[in-house]
Amino acid sequence: MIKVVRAIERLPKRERQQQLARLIEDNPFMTDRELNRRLKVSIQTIRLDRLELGIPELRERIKLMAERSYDPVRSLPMHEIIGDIIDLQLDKSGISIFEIREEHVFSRTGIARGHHIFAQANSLAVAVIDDEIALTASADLRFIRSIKLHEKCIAKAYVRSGPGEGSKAKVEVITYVGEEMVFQGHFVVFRSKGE
Amino acid sequence: MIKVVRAIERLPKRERQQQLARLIEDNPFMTDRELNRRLKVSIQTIRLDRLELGIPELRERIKLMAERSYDPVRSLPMHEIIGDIIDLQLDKSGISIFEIREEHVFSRTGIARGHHIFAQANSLAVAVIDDEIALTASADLRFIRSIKLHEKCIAKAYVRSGPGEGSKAKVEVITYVGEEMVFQGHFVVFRSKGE
DNA sequence: GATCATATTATCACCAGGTACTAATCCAGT
DNA sequence: ACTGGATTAGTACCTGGTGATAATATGATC
Repeated sequence: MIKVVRAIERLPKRERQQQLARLIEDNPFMTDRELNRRLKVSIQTIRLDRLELGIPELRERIKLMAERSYDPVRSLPMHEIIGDIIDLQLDKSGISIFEIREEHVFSRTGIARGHHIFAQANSLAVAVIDDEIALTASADLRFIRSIKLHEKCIAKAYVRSGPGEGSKAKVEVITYVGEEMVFQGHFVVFRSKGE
Repeated sequence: MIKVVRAIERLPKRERQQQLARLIEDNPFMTDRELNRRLKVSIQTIRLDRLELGIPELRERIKLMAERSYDPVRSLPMHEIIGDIIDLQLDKSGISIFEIREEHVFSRTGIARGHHIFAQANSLAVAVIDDEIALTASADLRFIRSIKLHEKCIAKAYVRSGPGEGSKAKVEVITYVGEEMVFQGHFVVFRSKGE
């Protein structure tokens, strides 16, 4: 039950802790010593602040980063289909939704990396083919405009050639953000019927 | 001169150092303590070995990983590049290696999903462009043959148009498994010149 | 002004995971 | 028997902390 006295004009502690959090946020490699010089408080105060804010020490921070970037599974969450398929009419059409999150963008610009957009479209193009095995044979892509953090990509796939037409299917995928077309891809997908 | 005798019980130095390097390679988070127990030599020997092999201490290794995944300065944010870039001549060419693992294949067939192959090529195509921001504008892909579990994909990128030619660069990426060409992509990459 | 709570600073002991250096020991080959 | 590389041992020291305890500062409240 810690009560904060509100009569004070400047709340050095709160404010300082915010600054501290921000400093560490955008340079996680700062030692407490650097932070204490930066914020003009003793190193002990820095440590108390970290404790209160639940910010681990330098080495732990670094280790966490390293582990995240190392993690062989997380490196691209592409095990399965990228995006949530919300409609699928085999050999006809399909729709999937994929929201751009932090891990999909260039951190400096907030623009989605092309391969995630491709991955959604490719996953859908393969999924829409009603066959035992479906593999992308070739593709022709146009990234119409850059896609940014938190945008929801809606990919629509249309099969342009039926199942009777041999071992190849043509699938067109168009990805929208809202009304806007942001990506277009023409896929040729190999299919190997039954056995 | 010195004759090579191979009647020794313990592993020769050379071999142990290879093992050491391999152990650290595939688990960089190992302390010297763990390594000495693993290799059955004293911790001092481990340290001498690391010294000779030029392998930094645990904390340095971790820090390097974190920095690589963080790096706010460089024009290529490596932290989600697919494949290991082993050679890079900006605006000219680049080579990356990517090994197909369990998580990259269709589990039923052991064949790599197309978007991983694309991701490697796309990452390389973007990385090879020496610019503040580089984004894929369009691409034309051919998946020449299916790529299977554990195959090592070597992608080679060649920039086909120089930096003086406006805001678009053409990059050709060819991916090989051994001598065999397995994928080819023509990328058009937008570049937004720094200044 | 005296008192109380909170905030801040100061010390001290300790820890992991090392480096750097010196010295001892093993072990084989000539 | 002596030599030299490889190995092991031991010590001092380093960074960047944790954890506990105590002293001091700064107000707010009675």
